[in-house]
Amino acid sequence: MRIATWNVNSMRARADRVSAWLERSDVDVVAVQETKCRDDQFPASVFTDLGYEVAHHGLGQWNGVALASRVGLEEVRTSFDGQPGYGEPEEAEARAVSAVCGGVRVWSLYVPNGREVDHPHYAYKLRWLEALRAEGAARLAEDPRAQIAFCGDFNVAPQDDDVWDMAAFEGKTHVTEAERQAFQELNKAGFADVVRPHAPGPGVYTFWDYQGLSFPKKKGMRIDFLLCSPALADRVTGARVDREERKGKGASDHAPVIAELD
DNA sequence: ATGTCATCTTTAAGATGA
Repeated sequence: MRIATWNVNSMRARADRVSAWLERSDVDVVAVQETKCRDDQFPASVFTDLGYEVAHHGLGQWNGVALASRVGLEEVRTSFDGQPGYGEPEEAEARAVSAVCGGVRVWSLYVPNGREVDHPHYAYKLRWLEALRAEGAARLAEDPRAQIAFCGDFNVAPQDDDVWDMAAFEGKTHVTEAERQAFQELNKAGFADVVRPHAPGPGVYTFWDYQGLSFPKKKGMRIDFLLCSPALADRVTGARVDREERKGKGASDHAPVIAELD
């Protein structure tokens, strides 16, 4: 089974590229983030025309997540237990969708960006990551051999090698101790980054800002992950970042990340 | 040296978020 995660930065603007990528990538399951549309605007045919079932959760112009599978898509959920909301009053956002695909509970997750460390969005981000850890821990407490994949844009660079220059991130989000701690707590709960062992850094990134020619200058960040429960991580035989997809006109600012399972 | 993109809206160029 081949499983991928990709922040497409607008499904409507990226429809043709997503379709072309699916055709050449031969993935069985893909978790998509930042679809940036409501359910009624979502171009489901991009997936269904190629034989995938697809679930989308979008509430407006921001966020939006989808999950496409050609190995089954059952028991769809559009949030996890205790998933925090945002704003005043607090409202749920479209940042999670999941289903059981080929016996694996796969999540497509778009972790809040955090904006600035003194912004309420940053505290929201930390709450969100902690709630995700609790969800994962609860499922593994029920069944330690559960096959669960937390796939998505985590908006955290867990190690210094995951950004092109730590000095450029002084005082910025994505690299703070609290964010890295929250990510590490997910790891400690049993959810391992299954890509890093097959694509070690430095210099392996999944995101390059559109601004300032970041991609040609190799100024990227590794912030997109496939975090797998122990029983699922055991099945991984290979993984890679498809940085080719970041090239050319009309690319998303994120590259797809792909893992191979037996 | 600088350098983006997508979406929405007062439907033009600006504001916003990333």
